[in-house]
Amino acid sequence: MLQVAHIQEEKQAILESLEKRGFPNPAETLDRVLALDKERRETQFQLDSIKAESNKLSKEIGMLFKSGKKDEANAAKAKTGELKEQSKELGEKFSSVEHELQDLLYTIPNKLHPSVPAGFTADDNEEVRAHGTPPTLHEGAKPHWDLIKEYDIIDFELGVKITGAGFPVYKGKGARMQRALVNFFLDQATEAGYAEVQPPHVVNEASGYGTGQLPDKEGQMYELVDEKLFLIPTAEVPITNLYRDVIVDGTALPIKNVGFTPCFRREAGSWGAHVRGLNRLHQFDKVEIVQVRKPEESYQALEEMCAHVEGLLQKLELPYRVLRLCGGDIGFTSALTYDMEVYSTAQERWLEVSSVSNFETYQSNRLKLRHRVGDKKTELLHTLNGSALALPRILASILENNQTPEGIRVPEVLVPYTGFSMIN
RNA sequence: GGAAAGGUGGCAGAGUGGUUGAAUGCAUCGGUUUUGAAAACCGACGUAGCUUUACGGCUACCGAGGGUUCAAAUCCCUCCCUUUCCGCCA
Repeated sequence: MLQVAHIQEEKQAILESLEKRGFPNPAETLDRVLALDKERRETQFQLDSIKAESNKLSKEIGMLFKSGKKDEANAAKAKTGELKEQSKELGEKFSSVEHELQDLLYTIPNKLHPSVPAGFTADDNEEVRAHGTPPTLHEGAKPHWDLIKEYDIIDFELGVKITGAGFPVYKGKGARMQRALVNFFLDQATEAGYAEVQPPHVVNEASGYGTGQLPDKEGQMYELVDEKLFLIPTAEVPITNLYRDVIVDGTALPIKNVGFTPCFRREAGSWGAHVRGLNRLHQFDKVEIVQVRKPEESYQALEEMCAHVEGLLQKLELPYRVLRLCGGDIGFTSALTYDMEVYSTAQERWLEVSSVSNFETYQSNRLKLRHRVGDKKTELLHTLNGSALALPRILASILENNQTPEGIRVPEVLVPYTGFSMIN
C-alpha cells in the first residue's frame, strides 16, 4: 500500500494517478488519509505522554516498596487510577484511528508510473511494439478447442466429470507438451539468472495481504474454509512472500526467482465465447519470474523481464505485441504493467500470455521488505513479477498457428523436450 | 489424531513480578596492537512509531491476542507454531 509520507509529499501526483484509474472520490479519500494520520499522531503523542508518566510512577512505587515506605507507596498507588483510565481511553481511540487509516489505505491502489496511458478500457492500452507476422493458415483451419478433440490431447468433459468446468485433463502428447513447455521455461529462466524455487500452492491470509490479493479480492481465490488458507492464483503470492518481514542483506540483491506452479482462479462472473477452450481456466500452469530490486534499478529490471519474456515468444515462433496497460486496465497494485499478447490466427484475436509489472514499494510496504542504506537506515525495496509464461494460451496459440493438414508442428526449441515434432 | 516439552536479539543461551530492551557467549562492524594476518584488548551493535533544527527524549515490541497488577519476558486464559514419543500414512 501507499505510504502516508508519500501521500503527503506527492499528493497532487497521486491524485492525478487515481483520476487516471477512475478511482472514485480521490481528493476526499486522500484528505481523509491525511486527517486520520494527523489524528493518529496527535493521539499517540498524548497516549505516550500518559504512559511515560504512568511508567515513572510505577517505578517510584517499586522503589518505595523496596525501601519499606509502605504508606507513601500506597498513597502513590491511589494516583494511578486516573492515568490508567486516560490511558485506556486514549489507547482505544488510537487503535480505532489506526485501523480506520489502515483500512482506508488498503482501498487505495498504487500510484501509476507517468508513462501509463490514459483510458479506462482495454482499447486504450498502448501498443509499444510488435514482433512477427501471423501465419497464413490452410483452408479449414480450426480453433484449438476443435484441434484438441481431433488429436485427443486435452479433454474438457473428463475434467468436468472429476472436478467441474475449467479443469481440463491433458492427455498423451498434450500432457507431454505441457511438461515440455514448463521445462523449457524453467531452463530459460535459470539460464537468465533466476534461482528456481518450489513454493507451496496454498497460502495463508498474511501472504494474501502481503501481495495485495487481500483484502477485497477473496472472491478471485479458492479458499480452504476450515484452515483459512487460499489456493494460489499465481506463484507471485508465495514467491514474493518469501521475503515478507525481511531486511535483505545488500549482497543478496538483486533477488531473481523463478517458480513453476499451478494457478487457481475462481473467475467468478466470466462467461461467453471468449472464455472458450483454453482461453480461461480455473486451474492452469504458469512459470513465474519475480525480482526484488533496489528502487533505482527497478525500471531497468522491468525492461529486462520484458526482454526475457519476448525472447521466449520469439523462440516459440509466436507473433506477439507488447502493450502498456492504461490507467483503467492496469492492476490495483501495479505502477506499470506490460502485457504480452500472442496472435491466435484461428480465433483471429490476441491472447494475453504474460503480464510483467513493477509494483515499486506498494507490496514491499505491506511485506516490510527492506534493505539497509548506509549504516542504519532501512529502505523499502521494489518488487516485480511477470509470467514467463502462462501455459494454456501459449499452447492454444501453438496449436492454432502451427496447424497443417498433416498435423500440428511442434516449435523447434521444444522438440528436445517433447521428443516428437508433430502432433498428429 | 493422542501425550509431553518448548517458543527470548543475526545465532546460541540466562532471566527471583519492580531502574531488564533484556546477562553472557558467538557472529558482525570500528579502534588499539602487528611488517601483514591471527590472537588479545577497548568500543559499537534490534525493529518501529512519536517528538526534536540538532544532540537527544519518550512509547511499543521477549510466538499472537486478551486478562490480573501501581508494575508482566516473568502469573492466568485463548490461539498459532516448533521439537520429541505414539498412531496413521505418500
